[in-house]
Amino acid sequence: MAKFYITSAIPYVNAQPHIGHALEFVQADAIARYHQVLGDDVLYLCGSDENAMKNVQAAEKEGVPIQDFVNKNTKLFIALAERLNVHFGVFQQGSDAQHYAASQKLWTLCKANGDIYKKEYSGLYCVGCETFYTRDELNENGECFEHPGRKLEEVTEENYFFKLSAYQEKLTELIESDTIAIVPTYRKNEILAFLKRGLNDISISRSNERAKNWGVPVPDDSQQRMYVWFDALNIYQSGIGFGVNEDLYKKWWPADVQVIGKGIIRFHAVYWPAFLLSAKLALPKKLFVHEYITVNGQKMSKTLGNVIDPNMLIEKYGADSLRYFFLRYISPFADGDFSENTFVEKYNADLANGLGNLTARVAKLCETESFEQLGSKDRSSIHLMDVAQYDQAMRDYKFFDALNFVWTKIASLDKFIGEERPWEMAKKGDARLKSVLSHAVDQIQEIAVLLEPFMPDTAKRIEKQFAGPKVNSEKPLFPRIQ
RNA sequence: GCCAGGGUAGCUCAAUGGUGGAGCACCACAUUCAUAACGUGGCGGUUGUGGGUUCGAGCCCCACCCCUGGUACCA
Repeated sequence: MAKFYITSAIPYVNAQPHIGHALEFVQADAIARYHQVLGDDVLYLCGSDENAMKNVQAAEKEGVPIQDFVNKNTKLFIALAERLNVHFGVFQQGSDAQHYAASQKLWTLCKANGDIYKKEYSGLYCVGCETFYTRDELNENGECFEHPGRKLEEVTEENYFFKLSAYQEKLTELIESDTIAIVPTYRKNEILAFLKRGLNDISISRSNERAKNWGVPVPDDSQQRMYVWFDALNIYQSGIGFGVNEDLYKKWWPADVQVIGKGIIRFHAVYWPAFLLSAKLALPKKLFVHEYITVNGQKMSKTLGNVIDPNMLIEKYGADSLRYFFLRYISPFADGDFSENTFVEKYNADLANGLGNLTARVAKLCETESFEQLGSKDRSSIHLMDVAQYDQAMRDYKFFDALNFVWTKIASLDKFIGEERPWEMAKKGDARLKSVLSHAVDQIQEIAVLLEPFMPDTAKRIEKQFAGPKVNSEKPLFPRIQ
Protein backbone atom coordinates (compact mmCIF):
# COMPACT_ATOMS: atom_id res chain seq x y z
CA MET A 1 0.00 0.00 0.00
CA ALA A 2 1.52 3.29 -1.10
CA LYS A 3 1.52 6.26 1.25
CA PHE A 4 0.06 9.49 0.01
CA TYR A 5 0.72 12.69 1.91
CA ILE A 6 -1.17 15.78 0.81
CA THR A 7 -1.26 19.25 2.33
CA SER A 8 -3.28 22.35 1.73
CA ALA A 9 -2.12 25.88 2.47
CA ILE A 10 -1.85 27.19 5.99
CA PRO A 11 -4.26 30.08 6.33
CA TYR A 12 -3.73 33.14 8.48
CA VAL A 13 -6.33 32.99 11.10
CA ASN A 14 -6.70 36.71 11.60
CA ALA A 15 -10.26 36.54 10.26
CA GLN A 16 -13.04 34.05 9.62
CA PRO A 17 -12.69 31.56 6.78
CA HIS A 18 -14.36 32.56 3.54
CA ILE A 19 -15.49 30.73 0.45
CA GLY A 20 -11.97 30.67 -1.00
CA HIS A 21 -10.70 28.64 1.92
CA ALA A 22 -13.64 26.30 1.46
CA LEU A 23 -12.72 25.83 -2.20
CA GLU A 24 -9.15 24.85 -1.44
CA PHE A 25 -10.19 22.47 1.34
CA VAL A 26 -12.59 20.74 -1.02
CA GLN A 27 -10.06 20.41 -3.85
CA ALA A 28 -7.45 18.91 -1.57
CA ASP A 29 -10.00 16.63 0.06
CA ALA A 30 -11.17 15.34 -3.32
CA ILE A 31 -7.60 14.41 -4.22
CA ALA A 32 -7.11 12.76 -0.85
CA ARG A 33 -10.33 10.78 -1.14
CA TYR A 34 -9.53 9.72 -4.68
CA HIS A 35 -6.29 8.19 -3.42
CA GLN A 36 -8.22 6.52 -0.66
CA VAL A 37 -10.50 4.90 -3.22
CA LEU A 38 -7.37 3.73 -5.05
CA GLY A 39 -6.30 2.04 -1.83
CA ASP A 40 -3.45 4.34 -0.80
CA ASP A 41 -2.62 5.09 2.82
CA VAL A 42 -3.62 8.75 2.83
CA LEU A 43 -2.84 11.65 5.13
CA TYR A 44 -4.21 15.12 4.54
CA LEU A 45 -2.63 17.86 6.64
CA CYS A 46 -3.74 21.41 7.10
CA GLY A 47 -2.61 23.93 9.67
CA SER A 48 -2.81 27.49 10.75
CA ASP A 49 -0.19 30.17 10.44
CA GLU A 50 -0.55 31.79 13.82
CA ASN A 51 2.72 33.61 14.22
CA ALA A 52 2.07 36.43 11.76
CA MET A 53 1.96 40.01 12.97
CA LYS A 54 -1.50 40.35 11.50
CA ASN A 55 -2.75 37.99 14.18
CA VAL A 56 -1.09 40.05 16.88
CA GLN A 57 -2.63 43.24 15.56
CA ALA A 58 -6.07 41.72 15.15
CA ALA A 59 -5.94 40.34 18.68
CA GLU A 60 -4.95 43.74 20.06
CA LYS A 61 -7.82 45.35 18.24
CA GLU A 62 -10.23 42.97 19.94
CA GLY A 63 -8.43 43.32 23.23
CA VAL A 64 -7.96 39.58 23.56
CA PRO A 65 -4.79 37.65 24.45
CA ILE A 66 -3.10 36.53 21.23
CA GLN A 67 -3.27 32.83 22.01
CA ASP A 68 -6.99 33.02 22.78
CA PHE A 69 -7.54 34.95 19.60
CA VAL A 70 -5.79 32.47 17.30
CA ASN A 71 -7.34 29.51 19.07
CA LYS A 72 -10.79 30.95 18.54
CA ASN A 73 -10.25 31.59 14.84
CA THR A 74 -8.44 28.35 14.22
CA LYS A 75 -11.50 26.54 15.56
CA LEU A 76 -13.61 28.28 12.92
CA PHE A 77 -11.43 26.86 10.14
CA ILE A 78 -11.55 23.37 11.58
CA ALA A 79 -15.31 23.62 12.06
CA LEU A 80 -15.77 24.71 8.46
CA ALA A 81 -13.76 21.75 7.21
CA GLU A 82 -15.87 19.38 9.25
CA ARG A 83 -19.07 20.83 7.90
CA LEU A 84 -17.70 20.43 4.39
CA ASN A 85 -16.96 16.75 4.95
CA VAL A 86 -13.31 17.63 4.53
CA HIS A 87 -11.20 15.29 6.55
CA PHE A 88 -7.95 16.59 7.99
CA GLY A 89 -5.82 13.75 9.25
CA VAL A 90 -3.76 16.37 11.04
CA PHE A 91 -4.38 20.02 11.77
CA GLN A 92 -1.17 21.64 12.99
CA GLN A 93 -1.34 24.96 14.78
CA GLY A 94 1.65 27.24 14.38
CA SER A 95 1.65 28.28 18.00
CA ASP A 96 2.04 24.96 19.73
CA ALA A 97 5.09 23.44 21.33
CA GLN A 98 5.59 20.66 18.80
CA HIS A 99 5.75 23.20 16.01
CA TYR A 100 8.22 25.34 17.95
CA ALA A 101 10.52 22.35 18.46
CA ALA A 102 10.27 21.29 14.82
CA SER A 103 10.98 24.80 13.55
CA GLN A 104 13.96 25.24 15.80
CA LYS A 105 15.31 21.99 14.46
CA LEU A 106 14.89 23.21 10.89
CA TRP A 107 16.67 26.43 11.81
CA THR A 108 19.53 24.55 13.45
CA LEU A 109 20.00 22.35 10.38
CA CYS A 110 20.06 25.32 8.00
CA LYS A 111 22.47 27.13 10.27
CA ALA A 112 24.76 24.10 10.50
CA ASN A 113 24.86 24.14 6.72
CA GLY A 114 26.10 27.73 6.84
CA ASP A 115 23.02 29.32 5.28
CA ILE A 116 21.93 31.55 8.13
CA TYR A 117 23.84 34.73 8.95
CA LYS A 118 23.26 38.04 10.72
CA LYS A 119 22.89 41.25 8.79
CA GLU A 120 21.66 44.77 9.29
CA TYR A 121 18.35 45.43 7.65
CA SER A 122 16.84 48.82 7.30
CA GLY A 123 13.45 49.69 6.03
CA LEU A 124 10.52 52.03 6.36
CA TYR A 125 8.75 51.41 9.61
CA CYS A 126 5.27 52.61 10.48
CA VAL A 127 5.00 53.16 14.20
CA GLY A 128 1.22 53.04 14.03
CA CYS A 129 1.14 49.62 12.36
CA GLU A 130 4.34 48.48 14.02
CA THR A 131 5.45 46.92 10.81
CA PHE A 132 7.82 47.49 7.88
CA TYR A 133 6.56 48.52 4.48
CA THR A 134 8.09 48.56 1.05
CA ARG A 135 7.71 51.62 -1.19
CA ASP A 136 4.98 50.17 -3.36
CA GLU A 137 2.87 49.31 -0.35
CA LEU A 138 2.55 53.00 0.44
CA ASN A 139 0.40 55.77 -0.95
CA GLU A 140 1.63 58.57 -3.20
CA ASN A 141 2.87 60.55 -0.17
CA GLY A 142 4.97 57.64 1.02
CA GLU A 143 2.63 56.99 3.94
CA CYS A 144 0.85 53.82 4.90
CA PHE A 145 -2.86 53.54 4.16
CA GLU A 146 -3.77 52.93 7.78
CA HIS A 147 -2.07 56.07 9.05
CA PRO A 148 -2.10 58.77 6.39
CA GLY A 149 -0.31 61.93 7.43
CA ARG A 150 2.18 60.11 9.60
CA LYS A 151 5.70 59.88 8.26
CA LEU A 152 7.38 56.52 8.26
CA GLU A 153 10.71 56.12 10.01
CA GLU A 154 13.82 54.61 8.53
CA VAL A 155 14.57 51.91 11.07
CA THR A 156 17.63 49.72 11.13
CA GLU A 157 17.58 46.36 12.81
CA GLU A 158 19.91 43.42 12.91
CA ASN A 159 18.21 40.26 11.63
CA TYR A 160 19.08 36.78 10.56
CA PHE A 161 19.12 36.17 6.84
CA PHE A 162 18.85 33.01 4.80
CA LYS A 163 21.18 32.49 1.83
CA LEU A 164 18.44 32.02 -0.71
CA SER A 165 20.79 33.24 -3.43
CA ALA A 166 22.89 30.10 -3.04
CA TYR A 167 20.04 27.93 -4.32
CA GLN A 168 19.13 29.63 -7.57
CA GLU A 169 20.75 27.10 -9.89
CA LYS A 170 19.77 24.04 -7.93
CA LEU A 171 16.13 25.14 -7.74
CA THR A 172 16.02 25.92 -11.45
CA GLU A 173 17.31 22.45 -12.21
CA LEU A 174 14.85 20.75 -9.86
CA ILE A 175 11.86 22.60 -11.22
CA GLU A 176 12.84 22.36 -14.86
CA SER A 177 13.22 18.58 -14.53
CA ASP A 178 9.92 18.27 -12.63
CA THR A 179 11.72 16.79 -9.65
CA ILE A 180 9.56 19.37 -7.97
CA ALA A 181 6.65 19.33 -10.39
CA ILE A 182 4.57 22.47 -10.61
CA VAL A 183 1.06 22.13 -11.99
CA PRO A 184 -0.18 23.80 -14.17
CA THR A 185 2.71 24.46 -16.56
CA TYR A 186 2.24 28.20 -16.77
CA ARG A 187 2.88 28.46 -13.05
CA LYS A 188 6.04 26.43 -13.49
CA ASN A 189 7.14 28.87 -16.15
CA GLU A 190 6.34 31.81 -13.91
CA ILE A 191 8.65 30.44 -11.23
CA LEU A 192 11.41 29.62 -13.71
CA ALA A 193 11.22 33.18 -14.99
CA PHE A 194 11.44 34.46 -11.45
CA LEU A 195 14.48 32.31 -10.72
CA LYS A 196 16.13 33.53 -13.88
CA ARG A 197 16.00 37.11 -12.65
CA GLY A 198 18.15 36.16 -9.69
CA LEU A 199 17.53 35.58 -6.01
CA ASN A 200 18.35 37.78 -3.04
CA ASP A 201 18.81 36.54 0.47
CA ILE A 202 15.77 36.93 2.69
CA SER A 203 15.24 38.02 6.24
CA ILE A 204 13.99 35.19 8.46
CA SER A 205 13.89 36.81 11.88
CA ARG A 206 12.89 39.97 13.69
CA SER A 207 13.48 41.40 17.12
CA ASN A 208 11.39 40.29 20.07
CA GLU A 209 10.28 43.86 20.41
CA ARG A 210 8.96 44.08 16.90
CA ALA A 211 7.47 40.60 17.17
CA LYS A 212 5.87 41.51 20.49
CA ASN A 213 7.42 38.36 21.91
CA TRP A 214 5.13 36.33 19.68
CA GLY A 215 6.37 33.54 17.43
CA VAL A 216 9.06 30.87 17.50
CA PRO A 217 12.23 31.95 19.37
CA VAL A 218 15.44 31.70 17.37
CA PRO A 219 17.73 29.03 18.83
CA ASP A 220 20.71 30.45 20.73
CA ASP A 221 19.49 34.04 20.48
CA SER A 222 16.98 35.16 23.04
CA GLN A 223 16.53 38.51 21.27
CA GLN A 224 14.99 37.29 18.02
CA ARG A 225 11.91 35.48 16.76
CA MET A 226 11.53 33.63 13.49
CA TYR A 227 10.00 35.58 10.70
CA VAL A 228 6.82 33.93 9.61
CA TRP A 229 7.52 32.15 6.37
CA PHE A 230 10.49 30.28 7.78
CA ASP A 231 8.40 28.57 10.41
CA ALA A 232 5.02 28.70 8.69
CA LEU A 233 6.10 26.47 5.82
CA ASN A 234 7.53 24.06 8.32
CA ILE A 235 4.01 23.31 9.55
CA TYR A 236 3.95 20.75 6.74
CA GLN A 237 6.69 18.90 8.59
CA SER A 238 5.97 19.68 12.21
CA GLY A 239 2.47 18.26 11.89
CA ILE A 240 3.88 14.85 11.02
CA GLY A 241 6.44 14.72 13.77
CA PHE A 242 9.56 16.37 12.34
CA GLY A 243 12.04 16.73 15.19
CA VAL A 244 9.59 15.08 17.56
CA ASN A 245 8.48 11.73 16.21
CA GLU A 246 11.00 10.57 13.61
CA ASP A 247 9.20 7.32 12.76
CA LEU A 248 6.04 9.15 11.90
CA TYR A 249 7.98 11.75 9.97
CA LYS A 250 9.82 9.11 7.97
CA LYS A 251 6.56 7.42 7.13
CA TRP A 252 4.96 10.50 5.56
CA TRP A 253 7.59 12.96 4.40
CA PRO A 254 8.01 14.15 1.65
CA ALA A 255 4.63 15.48 0.64
CA ASP A 256 3.28 13.83 -2.49
CA VAL A 257 1.40 16.97 -3.38
CA GLN A 258 0.98 20.38 -1.82
CA VAL A 259 -2.15 22.30 -2.73
CA ILE A 260 -1.85 26.09 -2.68
CA GLY A 261 -3.40 29.22 -4.14
CA LYS A 262 -1.56 31.20 -6.77
CA GLY A 263 -0.79 34.03 -4.36
CA ILE A 264 1.72 32.08 -2.33
CA ILE A 265 3.48 30.09 -5.03
CA ARG A 266 6.85 31.76 -4.54
CA PHE A 267 7.07 30.79 -0.91
CA HIS A 268 6.22 27.20 -1.74
CA ALA A 269 8.18 26.79 -4.95
CA VAL A 270 11.30 28.73 -4.00
CA TYR A 271 11.72 29.49 -0.30
CA TRP A 272 10.42 26.20 0.99
CA PRO A 273 12.51 23.84 -1.18
CA ALA A 274 15.54 26.07 -0.50
CA PHE A 275 15.09 25.65 3.26
CA LEU A 276 14.73 21.91 2.80
CA LEU A 277 17.78 21.67 0.54
CA SER A 278 19.78 23.58 3.12
CA ALA A 279 18.60 21.26 5.89
CA LYS A 280 19.31 18.27 3.62
CA LEU A 281 15.74 17.04 3.80
CA ALA A 282 13.57 15.48 1.10
CA LEU A 283 11.62 17.78 -1.21
CA PRO A 284 7.88 17.81 -1.94
CA LYS A 285 7.15 15.99 -5.17
CA LYS A 286 4.47 18.19 -6.57
CA LEU A 287 2.90 21.59 -6.16
CA PHE A 288 -0.68 22.01 -7.34
CA VAL A 289 -1.47 25.69 -7.78
CA HIS A 290 -5.11 26.69 -8.04
CA GLU A 291 -6.60 30.05 -8.99
CA TYR A 292 -9.07 32.15 -7.06
CA ILE A 293 -12.81 32.47 -6.70
CA THR A 294 -14.73 35.65 -7.37
CA VAL A 295 -18.21 36.46 -6.16
CA ASN A 296 -20.78 37.64 -8.68
CA GLY A 297 -17.91 38.59 -10.94
CA GLN A 298 -16.15 40.70 -8.34
CA LYS A 299 -13.12 40.06 -6.24
CA MET A 300 -14.06 39.25 -2.67
CA SER A 301 -13.37 42.04 -0.27
CA LYS A 302 -14.63 43.29 3.03
CA THR A 303 -15.04 46.80 1.65
CA LEU A 304 -17.36 45.57 -1.06
CA GLY A 305 -19.17 43.55 1.55
CA ASN A 306 -19.41 40.57 -0.76
CA VAL A 307 -17.58 38.07 1.42
CA ILE A 308 -19.69 34.93 1.41
CA ASP A 309 -19.81 32.78 4.49
CA PRO A 310 -19.57 29.18 3.32
CA ASN A 311 -21.28 28.03 6.51
CA MET A 312 -24.45 29.72 5.38
CA LEU A 313 -24.35 27.91 2.03
CA ILE A 314 -23.78 24.56 3.70
CA GLU A 315 -26.68 25.11 6.02
CA LYS A 316 -28.96 26.09 3.19
CA TYR A 317 -27.97 23.57 0.52
CA GLY A 318 -25.83 20.88 2.14
CA ALA A 319 -22.10 20.27 2.11
CA ASP A 320 -22.08 17.84 -0.80
CA SER A 321 -23.99 20.25 -3.02
CA LEU A 322 -21.41 22.93 -2.40
CA ARG A 323 -18.52 20.50 -2.91
CA TYR A 324 -20.12 19.43 -6.17
CA PHE A 325 -20.46 22.98 -7.44
CA PHE A 326 -16.89 23.89 -6.53
CA LEU A 327 -15.41 20.85 -8.21
CA ARG A 328 -17.51 20.85 -11.33
CA TYR A 329 -17.88 24.54 -12.04
CA ILE A 330 -14.90 26.31 -10.49
CA SER A 331 -11.87 25.32 -12.51
CA PRO A 332 -8.62 25.11 -10.54
CA PHE A 333 -6.84 26.54 -13.58
CA ALA A 334 -8.70 29.81 -13.97
CA ASP A 335 -10.43 32.24 -11.68
CA GLY A 336 -13.98 31.02 -11.23
CA ASP A 337 -17.09 32.87 -10.22
CA PHE A 338 -19.54 31.98 -7.52
CA SER A 339 -23.08 33.26 -7.52
CA GLU A 340 -25.89 31.77 -5.53
CA ASN A 341 -28.20 31.95 -8.57
CA THR A 342 -25.90 29.85 -10.71
CA PHE A 343 -25.36 27.50 -7.83
CA VAL A 344 -29.09 26.89 -7.42
CA GLU A 345 -29.47 26.50 -11.18
CA LYS A 346 -26.82 23.79 -11.24
CA TYR A 347 -28.19 22.19 -8.11
CA ASN A 348 -31.58 21.74 -9.74
CA ALA A 349 -30.27 20.69 -13.12
CA ASP A 350 -27.57 18.25 -12.03
CA LEU A 351 -28.38 17.14 -8.51
CA ALA A 352 -32.16 17.26 -8.21
CA ASN A 353 -33.09 16.41 -11.82
CA GLY A 354 -29.99 14.37 -12.57
CA LEU A 355 -28.43 12.30 -9.83
CA GLY A 356 -31.23 12.62 -7.28
CA ASN A 357 -34.06 11.89 -9.67
CA LEU A 358 -32.24 8.95 -11.22
CA THR A 359 -31.64 7.22 -7.90
CA ALA A 360 -35.27 7.84 -6.85
CA ARG A 361 -36.45 6.56 -10.22
CA VAL A 362 -34.52 3.30 -10.05
CA ALA A 363 -35.22 2.76 -6.36
CA LYS A 364 -38.96 3.13 -6.89
CA LEU A 365 -38.93 0.72 -9.83
CA CYS A 366 -37.05 -1.83 -7.75
CA GLU A 367 -39.37 -1.39 -4.79
CA THR A 368 -42.56 -1.70 -6.81
CA GLU A 369 -41.35 -4.84 -8.54
CA SER A 370 -39.88 -6.32 -5.32
CA PHE A 371 -36.67 -6.69 -7.24
CA GLU A 372 -33.68 -8.36 -5.57
CA GLN A 373 -30.18 -7.58 -6.69
CA LEU A 374 -27.84 -10.56 -6.61
CA GLY A 375 -24.07 -10.25 -6.48
CA SER A 376 -23.83 -6.65 -5.40
CA LYS A 377 -20.82 -4.70 -6.49
CA ASP A 378 -18.29 -3.63 -3.97
CA ARG A 379 -15.71 -0.91 -3.98
CA SER A 380 -13.04 -3.10 -5.58
CA SER A 381 -15.18 -3.41 -8.68
CA ILE A 382 -14.10 0.09 -9.63
CA HIS A 383 -11.04 -1.54 -11.12
CA LEU A 384 -13.24 -3.46 -13.51
CA MET A 385 -14.94 -0.36 -14.81
CA ASP A 386 -13.95 1.49 -17.88
CA VAL A 387 -12.81 4.63 -16.13
CA ALA A 388 -9.55 5.53 -17.87
CA GLN A 389 -10.94 8.93 -18.75
CA TYR A 390 -11.96 9.54 -15.15
CA ASP A 391 -8.59 8.42 -13.81
CA GLN A 392 -6.68 10.61 -16.20
CA ALA A 393 -8.83 13.59 -15.25
CA MET A 394 -8.19 13.00 -11.55
CA ARG A 395 -4.46 12.65 -12.07
CA ASP A 396 -4.49 16.01 -13.88
CA TYR A 397 -6.71 17.60 -11.18
CA LYS A 398 -9.35 18.18 -13.84
CA PHE A 399 -12.19 17.59 -11.45
CA PHE A 400 -14.69 19.01 -13.92
CA ASP A 401 -13.70 16.39 -16.52
CA ALA A 402 -14.06 13.57 -14.02
CA LEU A 403 -17.51 14.81 -13.06
CA ASN A 404 -18.46 15.24 -16.70
CA PHE A 405 -17.65 11.57 -17.12
CA VAL A 406 -19.91 10.64 -14.20
CA TRP A 407 -22.77 12.77 -15.49
CA THR A 408 -22.47 11.16 -18.91
CA LYS A 409 -23.08 7.87 -17.14
CA ILE A 410 -26.11 9.32 -15.39
CA ALA A 411 -27.56 10.59 -18.67
CA SER A 412 -27.02 7.31 -20.45
CA LEU A 413 -28.69 5.35 -17.67
CA ASP A 414 -31.68 7.71 -17.82
CA LYS A 415 -31.83 7.15 -21.54
CA PHE A 416 -31.52 3.39 -21.15
CA ILE A 417 -34.47 3.31 -18.76
CA GLY A 418 -36.54 5.51 -21.05
CA GLU A 419 -35.89 3.21 -23.99
CA GLU A 420 -36.37 -0.09 -22.19
CA ARG A 421 -39.53 1.07 -20.37
CA PRO A 422 -39.33 -1.40 -17.46
CA TRP A 423 -42.70 -0.19 -16.09
CA GLU A 424 -44.34 -1.66 -19.21
CA MET A 425 -42.34 -4.86 -18.93
CA ALA A 426 -43.76 -5.28 -15.45
CA LYS A 427 -47.32 -4.97 -16.72
CA LYS A 428 -46.71 -7.42 -19.57
CA GLY A 429 -44.76 -9.83 -17.44
CA ASP A 430 -41.73 -9.44 -19.71
CA ALA A 431 -38.89 -11.60 -18.39
CA ARG A 432 -36.26 -8.99 -19.35
CA LEU A 433 -37.41 -6.77 -16.49
CA LYS A 434 -34.97 -8.33 -14.06
CA SER A 435 -31.94 -7.80 -16.24
CA VAL A 436 -32.90 -4.21 -16.95
CA LEU A 437 -33.24 -3.40 -13.25
CA SER A 438 -30.09 -5.31 -12.48
CA HIS A 439 -28.16 -3.24 -14.97
CA ALA A 440 -29.62 -0.04 -13.57
CA VAL A 441 -28.66 -0.92 -10.02
CA ASP A 442 -25.15 -1.88 -11.17
CA GLN A 443 -24.72 1.44 -12.88
CA ILE A 444 -25.90 3.37 -9.85
CA GLN A 445 -23.44 1.54 -7.66
CA GLU A 446 -20.64 2.42 -10.05
CA ILE A 447 -21.73 6.02 -10.08
CA ALA A 448 -21.68 6.08 -6.29
CA VAL A 449 -18.10 4.83 -6.15
CA LEU A 450 -17.02 7.41 -8.70
CA LEU A 451 -18.66 10.11 -6.60
CA GLU A 452 -16.85 9.23 -3.38
CA PRO A 453 -14.06 11.77 -3.79
CA PHE A 454 -16.49 14.53 -4.62
CA MET A 455 -19.61 13.89 -2.55
CA PRO A 456 -18.64 11.45 0.18
CA ASP A 457 -21.91 11.61 2.13
CA THR A 458 -24.10 11.23 -0.92
CA ALA A 459 -21.96 8.39 -2.24
CA LYS A 460 -22.34 6.54 1.05
CA ARG A 461 -26.08 7.07 1.14
CA ILE A 462 -26.48 5.73 -2.39
CA GLU A 463 -24.18 2.80 -1.73
CA LYS A 464 -26.23 1.89 1.32
CA GLN A 465 -29.57 2.27 -0.44
CA PHE A 466 -28.51 0.11 -3.39
CA ALA A 467 -26.42 -2.43 -1.50
CA GLY A 468 -29.21 -4.98 -2.01
CA PRO A 469 -30.55 -7.48 -2.16
CA LYS A 470 -33.70 -5.41 -1.62
CA VAL A 471 -33.72 -1.81 -2.82
CA ASN A 472 -36.20 0.57 -1.29
CA SER A 473 -37.33 4.03 -2.13
CA GLU A 474 -36.15 6.78 0.22
CA LYS A 475 -36.40 10.51 0.78
CA PRO A 476 -35.06 12.54 -2.16
CA LEU A 477 -31.30 13.10 -1.99
CA PHE A 478 -31.59 16.62 -3.36
CA PRO A 479 -35.05 18.16 -3.10
CA ARG A 480 -35.71 20.55 -5.93
CA ILE A 481 -35.30 24.21 -5.02
CA GLN A 482 -38.03 26.46 -6.35
C1' G B 1 6.29 49.48 -17.84
C1' C B 2 7.88 44.22 -18.01
C1' C B 3 6.62 38.70 -17.70
C1' A B 4 2.69 35.06 -17.83
C1' G B 5 -2.48 33.24 -18.49
C1' G B 6 -7.11 34.45 -20.68
C1' G B 7 -11.04 36.97 -24.23
C1' U B 8 -15.46 31.33 -28.56
C1' A B 9 -23.68 30.86 -28.03
C1' G B 10 -27.45 34.58 -22.67
C1' C B 11 -24.11 31.55 -18.82
C1' U B 12 -19.92 27.78 -17.91
C1' C B 13 -16.50 25.74 -21.07
C1' A B 14 -14.53 22.14 -25.52
C1' A B 15 -12.27 22.30 -30.34
C1' U B 16 -3.56 17.79 -33.82
C1' G B 17 -4.16 24.53 -39.34
C1' G B 18 -9.30 21.21 -42.45
C1' U B 19 -17.57 21.95 -42.49
C1' G B 20 -17.02 26.25 -35.04
C1' G B 21 -19.23 21.77 -30.57
C1' A B 22 -21.30 20.26 -25.44
C1' G B 23 -23.93 21.24 -20.90
C1' C B 24 -27.20 24.78 -18.58
C1' A B 25 -31.09 28.44 -19.64
C1' C B 26 -35.17 29.18 -23.24
C1' C B 27 -39.11 27.06 -26.87
C1' A B 28 -41.77 22.81 -29.04
C1' C B 29 -42.96 17.65 -29.20
C1' A B 30 -43.25 12.95 -26.94
C1' U B 31 -43.79 10.27 -22.34
C1' U B 32 -45.56 8.95 -17.15
C1' C B 33 -41.36 4.54 -13.57
C1' A B 34 -39.24 9.19 -11.10
C1' U B 35 -38.24 15.23 -7.34
C1' A B 36 -43.78 19.20 -13.06
C1' A B 37 -38.46 14.91 -13.13
C1' C B 38 -36.49 11.71 -17.94
C1' G B 39 -36.21 11.47 -23.62
C1' U B 40 -36.30 13.78 -28.77
C1' G B 41 -35.94 18.12 -31.65
C1' G B 42 -35.32 23.46 -32.14
C1' C B 43 -33.52 28.51 -31.10
C1' G B 44 -28.77 30.45 -30.37
C1' G B 45 -21.84 32.58 -32.66
C1' U B 46 -18.57 38.62 -37.95
C1' U B 47 -14.46 33.14 -32.24
C1' G B 48 -12.06 41.03 -28.31
C1' U B 49 -10.41 44.70 -32.72
C1' G B 50 -7.50 45.63 -37.20
C1' G B 51 -3.97 43.68 -40.50
C1' G B 52 -0.86 39.46 -42.40
C1' U B 53 0.81 34.19 -43.76
C1' U B 54 -1.92 29.98 -46.07
C1' C B 55 -5.66 26.41 -50.92
C1' G B 56 -7.73 26.89 -45.86
C1' A B 57 -6.90 30.54 -39.37
C1' G B 58 -10.63 30.13 -33.08
C1' C B 59 -5.62 27.98 -33.67
C1' C B 60 0.36 30.62 -36.72
C1' C B 61 2.68 36.05 -37.30
C1' C B 62 2.27 41.67 -36.30
C1' A B 63 -0.27 45.82 -33.89
C1' C B 64 -3.95 47.36 -30.53
C1' C B 65 -8.07 46.92 -26.61
C1' C B 66 -10.01 44.50 -22.17
C1' C B 67 -9.73 40.95 -17.73
C1' U B 68 -6.52 38.13 -14.15
C1' G B 69 -1.89 37.03 -11.62
C1' G B 70 3.26 38.16 -10.65
C1' U B 71 6.96 41.97 -10.54
C1' A B 72 10.01 39.44 -4.05
C1' C B 73 13.04 40.25 1.65
C1' C B 74 5.50 41.75 1.78
C1' A B 75 1.13 37.61 5.54
